[in-house]
Amino acid sequence: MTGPKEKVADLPPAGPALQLDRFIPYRLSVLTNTVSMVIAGAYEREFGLSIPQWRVMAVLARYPDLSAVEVAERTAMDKVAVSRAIQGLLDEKRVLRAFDKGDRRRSILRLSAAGQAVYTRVAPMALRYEAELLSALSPSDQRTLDRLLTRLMEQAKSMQASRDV
Amino acid sequence: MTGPKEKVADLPPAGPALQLDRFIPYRLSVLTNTVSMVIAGAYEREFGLSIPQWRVMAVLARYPDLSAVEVAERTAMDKVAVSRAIQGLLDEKRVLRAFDKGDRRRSILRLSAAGQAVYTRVAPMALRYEAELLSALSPSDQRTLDRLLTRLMEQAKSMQASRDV
DNA sequence: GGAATATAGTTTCAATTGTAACCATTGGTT
DNA sequence: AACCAATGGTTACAATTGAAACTATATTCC
Repeated sequence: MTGPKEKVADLPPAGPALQLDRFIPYRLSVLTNTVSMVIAGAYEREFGLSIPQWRVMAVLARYPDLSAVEVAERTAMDKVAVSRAIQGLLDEKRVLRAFDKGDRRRSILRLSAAGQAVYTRVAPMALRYEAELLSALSPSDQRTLDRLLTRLMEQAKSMQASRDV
Repeated sequence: MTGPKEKVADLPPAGPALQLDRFIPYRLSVLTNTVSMVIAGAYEREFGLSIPQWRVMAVLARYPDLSAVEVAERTAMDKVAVSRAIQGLLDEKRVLRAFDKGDRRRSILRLSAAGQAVYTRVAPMALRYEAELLSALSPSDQRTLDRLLTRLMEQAKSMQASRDV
């Protein structure tokens, strides 16, 4: 009797159970990359805009006169990425920068007229891409997606936080 | 009468309607980055493994004796990324490489015993991270997520295809 | 008032990644 | 057989990104 029926150390043979194309983090990554490439290509082609630059413009359109760190908070970018994006936008005169009178380290950023003009053209394009992506889902599934993303983001943040204690 | 009721060119004033933190591509990107950082940090810390290397190992564990291009197809990586990942895995002797007799360009890749040993430890860890992430969702929501990701991925691919006609 | 400490933002340098060019080999065509 | 296009894979170079160091200003606290 070579195969005892009760539990002994019959370890599974080096481990299926993990199939990459069923693995959620992998699928998220591939989906995000695909979507980003499509959209980034369009921004770049049409407006010479990188994704970081687009993000900065999007928050400044809605919240003028933020400082760079405030932009960083609202875009989930680190301050170096924000600094570089802003540098590019300043070069192209799409953003105006002043400095706070009371605290001369703080910058005060807003879209220039040219920046506004660009933004009014990029934003609808962005929304069209989003709509096209979501058109694969029913309205009800779209609401569900929204909810799931919120929950997953919360959970991911908590996993991150528990890591770097 | 300054505001005619019928349609004239009353364009919306430079465009809210887009709020970055409600924009699905942005949210996908932030979620993916957060998840990837948590997991990549663990792989690196515990096994000195990059995400591309982990992906290559995952497919070789399941499908031994693939060539590099076949690995690339199954990991959604381009062939340069695969080449580099394999180079690293060869250096650490976690992967063995032979060459096809009939076609001497084709490599034949498989995990070494050491590679298998690493894999049997990484895979459960990966699954634990996935489970922890998904634990924020009910089982029913988990199934829904699976379905939504599949649909969205299909749609994203079709958007990509229609771009580079 | 003057150290020490913290914050805003930029610069620098190294590591990662993407694109294109590049061998080597194979398959097809004449 | 000799050429030419296609394929597998690597190399080289440029662009992007990340981490740490740095400058300048502001704040704290003795």
